[in-house]
Amino acid sequence: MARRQRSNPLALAVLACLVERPMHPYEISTTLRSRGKELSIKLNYGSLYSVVESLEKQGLIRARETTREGRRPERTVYEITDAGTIECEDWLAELISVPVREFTSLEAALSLLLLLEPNEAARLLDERAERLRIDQRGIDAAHAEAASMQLPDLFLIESVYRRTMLTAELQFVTTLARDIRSGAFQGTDWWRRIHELRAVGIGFEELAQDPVGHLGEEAARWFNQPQSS
Amino acid sequence: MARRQRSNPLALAVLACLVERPMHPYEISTTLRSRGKELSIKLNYGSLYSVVESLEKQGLIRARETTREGRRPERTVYEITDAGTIECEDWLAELISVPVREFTSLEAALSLLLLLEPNEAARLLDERAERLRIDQRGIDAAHAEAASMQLPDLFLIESVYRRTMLTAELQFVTTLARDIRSGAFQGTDWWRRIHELRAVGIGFEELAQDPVGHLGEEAARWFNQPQSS
DNA sequence: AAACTAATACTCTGATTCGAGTAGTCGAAC
DNA sequence: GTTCGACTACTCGAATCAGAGTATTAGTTT
Repeated sequence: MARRQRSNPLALAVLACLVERPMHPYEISTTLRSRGKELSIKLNYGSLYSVVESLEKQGLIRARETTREGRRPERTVYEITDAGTIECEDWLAELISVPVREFTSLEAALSLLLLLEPNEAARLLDERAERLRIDQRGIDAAHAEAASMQLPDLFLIESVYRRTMLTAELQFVTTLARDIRSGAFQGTDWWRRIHELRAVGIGFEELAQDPVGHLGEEAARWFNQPQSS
Repeated sequence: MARRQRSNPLALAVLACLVERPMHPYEISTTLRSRGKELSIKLNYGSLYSVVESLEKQGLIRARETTREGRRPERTVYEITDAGTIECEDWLAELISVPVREFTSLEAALSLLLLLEPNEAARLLDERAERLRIDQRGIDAAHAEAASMQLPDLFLIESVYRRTMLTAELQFVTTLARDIRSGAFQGTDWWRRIHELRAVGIGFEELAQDPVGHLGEEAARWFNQPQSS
């Protein structure tokens, strides 16, 4: 059998549902939704049906029966196979135990930060911070409600995780904005200088070709310097 | 013109390169690589060429010339348009200022943690922690090297961000593992009980149908309880 | 009782993404 | 002198994804 490629976590969620009992795809989607899983696992119909099809092809689930009520569309009920049960636990264990490198959009943006003028960058970071605080409050409100219902921690764990990461990002973003403005961020001087020159019509190209002339001795070392993770 | 959908950050990186000077796609890829951007922005050839094509269709870049040396494949050199320059700054500003919800695989896994036996879960979390520590040390080594070359902070900022998030995740993961084992994690008792019952052949299905009988009064409230973000 | 709304249960199509594959060039080593 | 691997510069197809669209029915309003 072709090796699973374990890309879309939605497939894992499907297996997890079918471990409980056989269901048809639409029922899987409503189940996931009612349990709030769609907040942690991206769920959309297009993917759901193709993921189910692919799981069946791999022998991890099998169609059990096809029913239809009246003239509604057919519903195919799927059940998990033994291979599927194993795959489910195995996959989950892997997701927990080995971190995968995820490319976030903020990281991408930060790596191109040079393109923005420093004060502008600081302003945008403040904006982000404000939005992050709003998200944080949203989670806190949800947690307060959950606490009042005495839900066990296990049901909130993914949300606690999100809250942790949100807080760390907020901390990073506010510190960065502050340091850019205060100059504590090392090299802000020539970053600012680059944008002053650009405002007078000197482009990146010229800067890269003659960093010494425009930015001074040190700058030469930085251009096209290979960077590290 | 059709509204940009700003999905793949690689397109932004392409624009950012072309702001500097006209290049052909392969040159863009080597430039990004030599500057270490491919550590923050996923880069693969297939995507690069389709992204370039799409940017051209949208009028954000234009083909300047097509050259060929000997019998090598053609190289098409692209340059950025005015619309492209604007889009580049605008997009970057958006990425910085508005956080987007990203679905991480750990979050997905945590939302299904119930499926693993608690001690097993704790063990897997420890494994992850160890791997995260290794990643952390890798970043630290890279930073030490960068410091010895006196690279300005701006060139390391995305890596500092990664390090921040890594640390937060590590903190979360170790705490969680500890709390599961100590029982500080509220509800570990019935989580453990569920798996004891399963080991004796009582499946999730039966539990969900008669939570009171198997797990006691309180458990009834939790099943199929809608959850919050 | 007709119309409207919400929910059920998919289906389809176009776009995107991935990564392996290809085909030529160059320099160095054997 | 040729073989080898590394680099250059893409191309292609298969898989995946997204999300709008469709068709039916149950319930609710007017």
